[in-house]
Amino acid sequence: MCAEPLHTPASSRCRECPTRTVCLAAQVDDAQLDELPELFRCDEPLASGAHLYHADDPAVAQYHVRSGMFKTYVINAEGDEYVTGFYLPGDILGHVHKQGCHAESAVALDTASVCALDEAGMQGCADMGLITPLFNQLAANAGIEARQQINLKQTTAQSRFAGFCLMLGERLERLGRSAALLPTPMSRTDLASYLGMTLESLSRVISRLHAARVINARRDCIEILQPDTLKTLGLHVDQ
Amino acid sequence: MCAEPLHTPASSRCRECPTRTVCLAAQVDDAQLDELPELFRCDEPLASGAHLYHADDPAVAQYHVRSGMFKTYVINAEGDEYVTGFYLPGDILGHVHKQGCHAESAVALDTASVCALDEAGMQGCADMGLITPLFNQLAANAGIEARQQINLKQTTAQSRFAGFCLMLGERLERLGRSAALLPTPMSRTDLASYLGMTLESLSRVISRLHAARVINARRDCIEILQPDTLKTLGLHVDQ
DNA sequence: CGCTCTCTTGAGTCCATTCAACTGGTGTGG
DNA sequence: CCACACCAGTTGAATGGACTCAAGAGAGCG
Repeated sequence: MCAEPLHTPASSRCRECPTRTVCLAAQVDDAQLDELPELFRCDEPLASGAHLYHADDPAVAQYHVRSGMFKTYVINAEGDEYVTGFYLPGDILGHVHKQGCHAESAVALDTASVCALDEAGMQGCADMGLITPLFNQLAANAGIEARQQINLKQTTAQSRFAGFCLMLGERLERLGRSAALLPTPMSRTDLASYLGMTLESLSRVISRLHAARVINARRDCIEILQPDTLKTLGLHVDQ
Repeated sequence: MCAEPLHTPASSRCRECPTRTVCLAAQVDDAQLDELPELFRCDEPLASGAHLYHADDPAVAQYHVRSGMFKTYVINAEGDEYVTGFYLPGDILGHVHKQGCHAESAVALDTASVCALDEAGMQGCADMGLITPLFNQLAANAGIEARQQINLKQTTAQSRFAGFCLMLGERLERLGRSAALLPTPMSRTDLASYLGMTLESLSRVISRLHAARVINARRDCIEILQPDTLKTLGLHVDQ
């Protein structure tokens, strides 16, 4: 289970790309669909563990995830790592920067690929009248982060984990996948950092919910057995 | 103390606006400065407590704060209110939405005004070659939210509060104000919600730091007396 | 003066953290 | 093939901090 990847690394032709239903292409006229690849640089897939960019690198583009999963993280002066996001196909990476440099690092959690939109590409989008679709994509992206911010305010570790499962499920559903079968290519340490808890707390929560048959947890996959129970534990923020 | 407002509600002429150093105008050629007001709708100031928009309202524009302070919040199905952000001059509001509707509500915390950028205005920006400056503004905005997300992961209430003070101070400094004199027009309840703690916990933290002479707290103003002490308590995330 | 609202302070409970030990899987080298 | 180290993750016990419920203080206003 959980074997199928998050879309196959597709060709550079939008029409053949399984991610077209959730990325900018979904908001574009059919006639314009063939012009999109001219605006984006469709990079080769990255191997698991490969960095898309590092913090403090000059931000030359924003990256629209085409396949796979990424995580973003920052490391502060004390050396603590904070995982700030997990990104699925259709999500946008590299949209947070400061003084022209990336504020965080982005790394592939499995084989993953992006479409890069640089300054010229953005201007090209604007010239094609795609400025609103582009902002809509960013707005949807910001919505994910806003919900995560609220989820982090939940007091119990169990509630934050339940909220994570539900939100990831919704995002997967939008990709045409099951909301009950969550791929978790990130380590427990990463997930705990993302959820603002210790590795031990996360492990305890997962063990408890597994024992109660609410979820079925494996190393790189979490199966939701009782979504309704999870909903009573987790946060409700619409959409 | 803390009497001076966050910029005076300025005229619609960018040259005369005190916020021009931190908003889109800061990234624009001098020659283009006079054209900006044609792209933005410069609304009249809102009174304290007035809503700029409500959640689920159609999102017809993004709003660049010209003066004053706003808060954004969401209310979930259970009726719990979550304060998601405080916005100062130069910050952007309304950039988070879903299916064409605002995901949160925005309300003025004092007399406050915005410049509204609708779809036509965005296209106008694009036609003037201002698409990169516009994205840069959004990227800086996203940076504030990213840092807040990390701040929320700090385990102790005191650390989160210290991080809040330091970050707000930095933002004020960029506005040409003192980093040590924080206007807090929001209620303690709002601030506690923003920081992911209860009203009582916030009150205790403030009392403790006040008693230790680290800060001087009043109802609508917090004075930082020992910034170095605060830095040892709070989070360090560069920029 | 008394009302209301916001904020503060107090006491007890619960939960996440910390530190520590242990398990299980993977890979390496003898 | 086995022994071993190593890493990720799990489980246990004790501490401490935030939450809850409750009462009290202070300010603003009619």
